[in-house]
Amino acid sequence: MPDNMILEERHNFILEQININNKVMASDLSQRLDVSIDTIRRDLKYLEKTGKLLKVHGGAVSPDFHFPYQQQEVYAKIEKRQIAKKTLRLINDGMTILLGGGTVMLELARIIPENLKGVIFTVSPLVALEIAQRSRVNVILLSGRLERDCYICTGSAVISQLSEIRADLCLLGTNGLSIKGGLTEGDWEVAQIKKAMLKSSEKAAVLCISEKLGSIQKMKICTLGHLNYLITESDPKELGMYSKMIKSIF
Amino acid sequence: MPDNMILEERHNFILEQININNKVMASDLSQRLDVSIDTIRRDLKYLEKTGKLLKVHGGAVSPDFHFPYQQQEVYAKIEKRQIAKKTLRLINDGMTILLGGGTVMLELARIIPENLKGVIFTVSPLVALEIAQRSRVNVILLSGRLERDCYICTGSAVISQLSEIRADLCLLGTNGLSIKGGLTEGDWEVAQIKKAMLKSSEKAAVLCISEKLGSIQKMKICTLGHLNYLITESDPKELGMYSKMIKSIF
DNA sequence: CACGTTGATGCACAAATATGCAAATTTATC
DNA sequence: GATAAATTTGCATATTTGTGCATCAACGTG
Repeated sequence: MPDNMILEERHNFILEQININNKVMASDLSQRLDVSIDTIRRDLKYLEKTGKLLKVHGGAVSPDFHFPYQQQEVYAKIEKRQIAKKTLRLINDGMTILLGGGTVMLELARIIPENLKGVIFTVSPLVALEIAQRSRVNVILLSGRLERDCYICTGSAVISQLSEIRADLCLLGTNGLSIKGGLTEGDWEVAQIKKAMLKSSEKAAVLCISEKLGSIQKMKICTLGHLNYLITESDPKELGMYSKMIKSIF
Repeated sequence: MPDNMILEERHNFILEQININNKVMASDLSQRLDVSIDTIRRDLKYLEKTGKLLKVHGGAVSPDFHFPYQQQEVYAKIEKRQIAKKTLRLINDGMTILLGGGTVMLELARIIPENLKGVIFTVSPLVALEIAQRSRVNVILLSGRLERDCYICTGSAVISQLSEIRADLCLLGTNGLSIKGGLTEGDWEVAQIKKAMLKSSEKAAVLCISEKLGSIQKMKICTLGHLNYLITESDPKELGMYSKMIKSIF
C-alpha cells in the first residue's frame, strides 16, 4: 500500500474501498494506510459530513447501504405487482381457480377483476378477504388449522377438501424454485398443501420474483416438468435455462 | 458466508433472509453468522423497533403478513370491548370453542389469552387471523363460501363441518335479540350457520350491546331458552326481564 | 530571521457501544 | 405436568468514540 499519503489521497482510497466492499473498518484502514486510528476517524467524520459515506460503529458503510430495504421493500412490491399483472392473462371467466398464499398472491388478489365469473378456491384467508372485499367472484375458503407463520390453512381437512376439487388452474407463489431442485418449500405442512393443490388442478403456474429463482428449500413439491407456467417480473428471454422444463414462461 | 460481519451487515443479511423466506430463526442465524444468540436477539429487537420485521418466538417474520384490516372505526367500541372482557370469564384452558363473526367477536379475538390451551373453531377469517396473529391457541377455520358483506364463511360445507364438531361453548354476536323474538338474524345464510353452530355446542353465549337488545330481525335462530349466557356491557341487574329466559346474564 | 497562525496528526482517558456469559423466568412440546 | 428451548436481565469485557491537549510542519508577515 502506498506509504505517506496525504489527506486527499486517503479520502479517495477510503471511498474506493467502500465502493468495492460496501464497508470499511477504521482499524483496518489505520493499519493499511499507516496512520493513527484518530486520523482515520477524522477522515470518516469529514466524509460523512459531505455525504459520501455513513459512519457506523467500527468504521463506515456505503450511504445507500442503510436504505436498500425500504427501497427493496417497495421494489419487491413493484415486482410482485408486475407478476400479478402478467398472471391475469391466465385468468378467464368461467374458470375454477386454486390460489395459494404469500405476498405475491396477495398482490394478485388485489387486482382480480371485479366482475370475474367463476370460482376461486384458496387456502389463504388473507387472499380470500382481499378478493371478497373488491370482487364479486365466488370465493371459497378451504378450512383447516390456521398456520401462525404464513397464515394459510393446513392439515388433513384441507387435503381432503382439495381431493374433491377439480380446478382448471392452480396458482402458487414460492420460496424455492430451481432447475435442480424443482419446486421446493420450507415448511412441511405447507408443502403437503401445495402438493395437494397441484394434484387437484388441470394446470399449474408458479409465481416467483426472479430474485428467488435458483433457491432450494428443504421440502420438495414437484419437478419443474409438472409446472405449466412460470411467471416472473423479468423478461422471459433471460430465463432460457428454465424453458426446457417449463412450457410457458412469462 | 462472509465472516466477521459488522452490525449493519448482519441487519442487512437478516432482512434479506426474511425477504426470501418470510421468516428467520434466531438459532439458525446465530450459527450462520457465527455470533451469539444474544447478538441476534438484539439485532431482531432493533429491527423490530424500526418496523422491518416482527419478532416471534424463536425468530422473526416479515411484517408484510401483518394483518392490515384491523381497527377501522367501529361503532361503540368501548362497549364492545367491555363485553369481550366479560366474556373471557367463560373461557378456560382445554375448552373447544366455536366463535362467530362480527365486531364484538373481533374485540374478543384481540384479547384471547396468548397462551390459551384448547381449540378455537370459527367461521370468520377475520377472527381467525386476529387470534392467530396474537395467540398460540389452535385456530381452525371452517371453510365455505366467503360472504362479501359480513366476511364469514357460509354454505353447506360449513354446516356439514359443524355437524362433525362437538364444542364446549359457542359464542355469538347478534343484531337481533328480544324476549318475544328470541335470537334473530337478518341474513338467511348466516342464520343457517348460527343455527348449526348452536347445535354443535354444549353451551351457548350471546354477546350483544345493550342498545340492540329488544330488536328483532327477519330470520329466527332460536328462543332465548336455548341460550345459556347473555353478555352485555351494562349491569345485569338492569336486564331483569331477560333473566327468566336466560340462566346467566353478565 | 523570529514569531504567530493554521492544519494535520498522534496520545490519553472517560464515555459509549458491541458482544458474550450466566442465572432466572417464560414459553413450547410432549 | 415435566422437560427442553427460548427469552429476559444483569453483568463483564473488549473495542470504539469523543474530547482535550501536545507536537510538528508549513506558511505567511513584520
